[in-house]
Amino acid sequence: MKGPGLGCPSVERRGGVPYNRRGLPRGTLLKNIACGELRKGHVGQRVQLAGWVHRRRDHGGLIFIDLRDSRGLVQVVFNPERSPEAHRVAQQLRAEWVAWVEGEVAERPQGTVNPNLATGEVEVYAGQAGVLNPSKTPPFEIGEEAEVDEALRMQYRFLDLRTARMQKNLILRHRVVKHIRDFLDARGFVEVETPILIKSTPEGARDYLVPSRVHPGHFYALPQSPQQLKQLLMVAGLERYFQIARCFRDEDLRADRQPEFTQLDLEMSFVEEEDILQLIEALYADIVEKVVPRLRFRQPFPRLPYQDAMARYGTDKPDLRFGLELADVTDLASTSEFQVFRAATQSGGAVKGVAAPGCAGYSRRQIEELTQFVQARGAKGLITVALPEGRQLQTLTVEEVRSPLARSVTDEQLRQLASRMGAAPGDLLLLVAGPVGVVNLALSQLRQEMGRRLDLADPNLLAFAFVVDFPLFEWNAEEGRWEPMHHMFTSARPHQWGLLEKDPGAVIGRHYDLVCNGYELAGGSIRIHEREKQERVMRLLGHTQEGMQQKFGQLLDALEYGAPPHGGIAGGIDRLVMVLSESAQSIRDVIAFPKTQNAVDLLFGAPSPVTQEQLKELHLQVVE
RNA sequence: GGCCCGGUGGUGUAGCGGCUAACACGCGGCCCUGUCAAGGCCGAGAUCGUGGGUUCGAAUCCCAUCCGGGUCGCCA
Repeated sequence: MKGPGLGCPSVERRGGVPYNRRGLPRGTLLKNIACGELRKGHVGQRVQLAGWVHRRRDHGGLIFIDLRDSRGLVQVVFNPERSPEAHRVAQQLRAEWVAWVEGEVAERPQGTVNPNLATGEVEVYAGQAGVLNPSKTPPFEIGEEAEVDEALRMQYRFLDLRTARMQKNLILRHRVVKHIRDFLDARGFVEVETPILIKSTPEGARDYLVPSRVHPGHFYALPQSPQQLKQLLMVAGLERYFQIARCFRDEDLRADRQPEFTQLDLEMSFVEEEDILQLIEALYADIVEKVVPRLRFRQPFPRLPYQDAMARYGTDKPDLRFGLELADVTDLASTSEFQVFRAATQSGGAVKGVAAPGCAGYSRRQIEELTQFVQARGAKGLITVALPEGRQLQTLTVEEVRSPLARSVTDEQLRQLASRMGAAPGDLLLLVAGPVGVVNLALSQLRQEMGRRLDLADPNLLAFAFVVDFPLFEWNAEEGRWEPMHHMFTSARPHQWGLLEKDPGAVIGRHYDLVCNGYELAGGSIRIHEREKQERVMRLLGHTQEGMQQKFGQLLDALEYGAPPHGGIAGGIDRLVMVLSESAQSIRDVIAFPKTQNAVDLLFGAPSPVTQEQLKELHLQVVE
């Protein structure tokens, strides 16, 4: 990312167009070095700078201007005695005006060096200067400090993106993507573009639809991912494909979900799980080492079976930077007198908990906060047990703990509970009882919350892990049918095909996820490459022969023409860059022009109504 | 669709039944030759998201609604 000439003047040509405006001699380049690149080595050189006025400090006589460009900023000194004309220009300059300066790079006088600036050892004595374009007073300061309302930032995204924070994020994103391309190119992968206008397949997420002008009543869909296309490329014999692909899903937004997002889409032929996992581990490790060396991670990436992840963390994308593992105490709870426990266990639910280290002193108010936290996630309540400090747990009695359980359990049950939860004296046990799904959801997020409160997650650590051995199907109780856990193209383990119709819930899929710090960064699988097996899966999911041919004929037919065994993975670029960024709070911070939670683009005002003519041409009518 | 948080000069906040609506930054003017979030003095700028209601009186209480954010559902 170093410019063409760090250490010597770099020349930025403006397409060779002679620029002649407000005093600049015709044929002269507008700038011949970046503001942010000036160093001691440039002292004595005459330079031409152009950029934005970051700040102006007017001493009446001397005027200091911090001139900023994409590489950083440098202090320019305007001295009314040395160059009265330039000084007169500087008097007009205001924040965010665009200006050019011609002057000499000088070492700063003793005692005026600014160690906080990369260019802080030098300054530029302005000889000539001019205004390239004035600016209205911006709606918020580019110099940051205060956090600006995000809606305002979005409305003026072109100003928001001027901040060093956002430019860093965009540059980081560029570095990551460039690195991915180089890495995969070096390993024989071919980047292939796939269409944005494809066929709607109402599986998984809701499609964005595009009406056809030529075919009344017919619609294209924007791809939720290039899944089928990349499988067809495998049938086509590409063997190693990737794409930095834009994907679209018309579902509700989150901090880590936008309606359009970017995936590293990748597929290989003649591979098994291990080939993909090793490639991905090498790729992600390489990205972090080369692009963000400040961050640490452990290798090899641990493999975590899905069942273990759910049992120990209550989620399939745990933050592994800290422990605080969940303990299942359903069996202990079922023997207690405590009504909440009895009710939960007798109705087939679970009781699980986490021991919060050193939190026995939590106030009533703090416990109430945590209770509301789990209630907001569907739990009925939170049962706490405060274990006294400096007391052997093996001889603990119920009189010594602060807990709603105290009256309903025996000393022995209490000791077993503490021991099972790996608790230490001074810990606060946090327990949730109820249906397994609710318990896991509430506790996985409570665990994350406690990690945050206790500052357990090292911000400089990336805890990568592969989650493996996912069930192939999930039972949808509401709809009364099986659904694919990932998608219907995922293959079952070779020896489990016999189970498919007999016991679908027991079939383990050849699916894997890459998780990191509580985010799912990538997910993929070994695919089904035989028509017969693909049809069996589709049938199980409730598709008729005609239905599957109509929706998936293109893939099914292709599988009959020598489809090689293949598999791949898709990784979220937005999430990856967010995790790698020092400042990003959401993926909106690593997307140049993101949308709001209502899927609105506040800068352009999209979506918007269109004219009657446009609608008519598309054979559309708006009904309320 | 549900729940939670927020909306007060340009920006960020304070005010939570009675105020000429406060402070900082920014903005404008004047002074100022070594600052770097420059400094000093002066000044302009808000009918408190919108609409109803309660009250003698509403930024403040109630209801509705819009917008932004978080989250559950949804979505991998």
